[in-house]
Order: sequence, then structure tokens, then C-alpha cells
Amino acid sequence: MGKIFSLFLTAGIIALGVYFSGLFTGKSVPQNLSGLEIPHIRSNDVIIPHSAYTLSYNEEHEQANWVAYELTREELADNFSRNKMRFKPDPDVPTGSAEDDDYRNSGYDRGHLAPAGDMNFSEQALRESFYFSNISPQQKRFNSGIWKKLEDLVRDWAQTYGSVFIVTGPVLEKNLTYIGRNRVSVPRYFYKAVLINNGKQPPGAVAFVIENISSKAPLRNYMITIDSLESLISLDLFPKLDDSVENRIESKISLNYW
DNA sequence: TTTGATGT
Repeated sequence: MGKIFSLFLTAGIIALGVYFSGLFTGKSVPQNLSGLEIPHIRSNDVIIPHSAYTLSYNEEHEQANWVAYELTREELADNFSRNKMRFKPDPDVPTGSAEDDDYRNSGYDRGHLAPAGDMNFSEQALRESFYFSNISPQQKRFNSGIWKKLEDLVRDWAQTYGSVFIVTGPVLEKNLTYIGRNRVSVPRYFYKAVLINNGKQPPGAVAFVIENISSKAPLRNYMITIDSLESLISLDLFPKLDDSVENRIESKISLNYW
């Protein structure tokens, strides 16, 4: 949208303020609970904390670089109706997020990054999950197929291990096709990094990268190390996580699921 | 479909 210098300066100052205030408020910033920090921040990234997740907004692609949050066993609830929720622009994105018109008749789903199903413990959290800053264009058969299967798997892990830290988002490349007036990029791939650091066992982590198309392949075909994912997206997802964890796929995780 | 969506 607006590319005037002063606008960027204002946006930057707001973003910094939001970011630093977020460091000291509640669970929206995962590092308070994990000691592992939120993903590495590039100078032009706008970091936006919401009540139950934190995101980095990419204005060029009109969607998040990443969305990060902790999901606990206690949060696995089904308290509110998602059918009452509306997708809406994120009021906290200084440059304006994508909007409903961008997706209408595009042929693509409004695909959640932080799933609505992970945010159903709080009406506010669920409502915020419908902000377009948490949405990316996804093929329907991807969103309701392999991607949903991965979301279900992560919820299973939250139940099993008590707590998981999740960083998820689109792989934003140059020259992607786009939809809508705001030119929302259509990602070719999506990723999800999952860290289990519940204090009861050594930290373990694994990542998935899956193409934005229909797939019937087992999820383990898409498992890679955190290191590999970080190289792919040029981002340090878990700045304080030990390299020995980042460069192996946690065996306990992979053994349980195909 | 208990989910995750579209469209009016």
C-alpha cells in the first residue's frame, strides 16, 4: 500500500513499540515461556503480538512471514463457534493487511496459519485468528487435506507432551503469482516448525515443508530439520535452540507418526 | 465430519 517514507517511519516506530511492549505481556511472545526467543527479526519486519500468537507481517506479500505461539494441553478446547467468526483485516497492521475482497472469487481458501482449532480456548484468540494477517491463500484440497492433517498432528502432540511451540507460515519467494487488489502472493509452499520443550524431557524439534497442492502422501515424507527449514526461509526460527536439536529430527516425534 | 472452508 502506501510507500511514503514518513509512513514507513511511523510504521517502524509503532512496530518497535508494539514489539517491545509485547516482550513483557502475557503469552503472546513465546520466549517468556520457553526461554527460546521468538524468531529472528529482520530489520523491515513488523512484529505484531496478539493475545494468543505473535506474527511478523510482510507488506510486500500481504501476509505473515511467520506466526508463532505456544499451544498447551489445557488450550485444546472447543468452547466457541467458528461459524460466528468473520475474516477481517488486522487492525494492528500499520500498513493495512489483506482484506476479504482480495480472496473473494480468487479460487483460493482463506487458509489459517495459526489454526482456528488451536485458538478455541478464548473468544478473543479465536476472533484474532480470523485476521487476514494470519491468513494465506491456500488451495482448498491442500487446506482441508494434508495441511489440516498436520494441524491435527500438532494438536495430538500438544495433548501428549503438554506444550508445543509452533512457528508456521508461507514460503515467500520472488515472482509468486498474486490475488486481489492488494496483490496477496500465492505461496507455493507452507512450513511448520514444532518445538517440544516442556521441561520434562530434552528439547526436540521438527519441521515440515509442504507444497500448496493436494497430497495423499504421509506427513513424514515432508519432515525436515529445523536447520534445513531455516536455510530455506532465511530466518532463525529458534535463536536460542541448541544446534544439536536444530540439525536432527526428534526421534520420539518421528517414530510415533509413520 | 467432529473440520476448515465458500458465498449470499
